[in-house]
Amino acid sequence: MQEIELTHVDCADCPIRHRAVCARCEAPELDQLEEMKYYRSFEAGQTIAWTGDKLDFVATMVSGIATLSQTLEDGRTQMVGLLLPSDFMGRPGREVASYDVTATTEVVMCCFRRRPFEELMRSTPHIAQRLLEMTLDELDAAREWMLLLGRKTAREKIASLLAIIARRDASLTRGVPSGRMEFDLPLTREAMADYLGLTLETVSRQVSALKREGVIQLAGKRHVSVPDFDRLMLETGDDTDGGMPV
Amino acid sequence: MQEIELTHVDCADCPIRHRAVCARCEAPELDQLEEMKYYRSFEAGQTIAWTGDKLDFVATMVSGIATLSQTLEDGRTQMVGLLLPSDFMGRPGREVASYDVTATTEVVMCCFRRRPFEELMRSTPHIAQRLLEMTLDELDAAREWMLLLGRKTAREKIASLLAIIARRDASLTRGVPSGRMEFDLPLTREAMADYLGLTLETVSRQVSALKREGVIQLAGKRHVSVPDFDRLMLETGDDTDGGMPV
DNA sequence: CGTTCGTTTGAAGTTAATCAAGACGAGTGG
DNA sequence: CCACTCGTCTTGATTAACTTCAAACGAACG
Repeated sequence: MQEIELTHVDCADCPIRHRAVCARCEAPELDQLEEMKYYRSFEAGQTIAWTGDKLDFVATMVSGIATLSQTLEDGRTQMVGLLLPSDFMGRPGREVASYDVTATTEVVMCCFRRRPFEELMRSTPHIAQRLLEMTLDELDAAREWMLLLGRKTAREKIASLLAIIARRDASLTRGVPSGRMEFDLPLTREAMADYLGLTLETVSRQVSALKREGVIQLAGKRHVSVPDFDRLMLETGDDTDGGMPV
Repeated sequence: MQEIELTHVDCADCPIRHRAVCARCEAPELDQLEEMKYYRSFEAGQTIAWTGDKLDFVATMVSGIATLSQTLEDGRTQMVGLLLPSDFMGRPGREVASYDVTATTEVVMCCFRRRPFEELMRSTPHIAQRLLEMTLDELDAAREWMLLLGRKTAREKIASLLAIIARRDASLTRGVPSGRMEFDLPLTREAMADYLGLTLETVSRQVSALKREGVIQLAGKRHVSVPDFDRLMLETGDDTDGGMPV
């Protein structure tokens, strides 16, 4: 696993500090974290961990996108999680990776040595409380995703994925999602298929169909613009009354 | 909502005390919990909460089975969680139900008034730590389920569900799952379909197929016996090397 | 200029959904 | 005891959705 060694960044200057697992930590706790942390980076396409690997660290995503996925005996794979900046990877109390973790883009992670981190979690409640919040949010996202996998049509799945990416993009820059929106797809067609429980051909066909009907426009294969976000939302099959569980 | 009023049970005598959210609580914390708790029971088929309902309590399942489910505009529904004895319902910090919660069998819950419970969580780390563990386990289960929903065939889905129920049943009574096993299905065909992202007709057909081929035997519609658990496992599509993530 | 990777598109094949009867079992009431 | 009903489940025929297999396109790269 070739990696680039990174210079140390002060927690105080960290871009995702207020959203990560360390969000509620004060100066003395941050000092402890500083001591057990180190940065690692991974190239696009590189595997960060295989299921069953022993991991001697847990980590926070600093930049880039990574995926969690599971595979059946015969190679069918399903993505089960998406790691975005500020997301947490690894499980305190478990030494072994439960999923394949893969860098989709170039990724930088802030890693904490497992033992000291677990010790810190026991001694300071802030971290466990924050991690609980983040885990509950992930569980909600996983359940939304289960509805998509179990009950949505291919077209609805694609529309839902586009809406999710558009919404996340908007929350980082502009404000409320509405009207015209533009963004880049951070995933290949195959990765989209693994996310949605489809084949890559079906993904391609449905994207083409949405384009043909004017729900979206494409510039190149990856840049999407949505002329009318509400129109896209209609295609997702979700409740219209905007009842996202926060 | 008609309910039966229940007599108070001491935490010390509680059958699921060592597995629930209060598992790590000591005497003084249990005393605080005693003060904010009350029991409620629900009949089979009764709705415990609708999505969007304001809930002034969180709760631990004492006995029975309940389901969490989500519904699309046009009525397609997907089960997203199963509440078994000792499982926790509700989210600290959220006033509103995110899912429809339905009693499948008769259900008894140990409810905690929301405000005092949240206060207790802030003041004592044991509860948050235990809830974090339980939530991480649920997240693992949800991701296993996503693999099932996204990538398994109807036959594999049915086999997987039967294996899950058989395994849970064994863990409550006997030891390691193997050889001959028997259990009752706690779900109707329709509930199984909502769990697996199938129609009830497909569920019925695949159950019949597994019976026809001798993988399972049926006594009545609900009582299943599995002559050879390993044979059933082969039908699930999962890795054979028994790598369940704990 | 040829190769590779990601993608699109077409034709054929398969799975599971849908539509439609009917069977079974457990009450209920005459 | 029997006829009736209701909910649940099974089975069959047909259809729709998605996958599979196959070919080819185009941009990026050496």
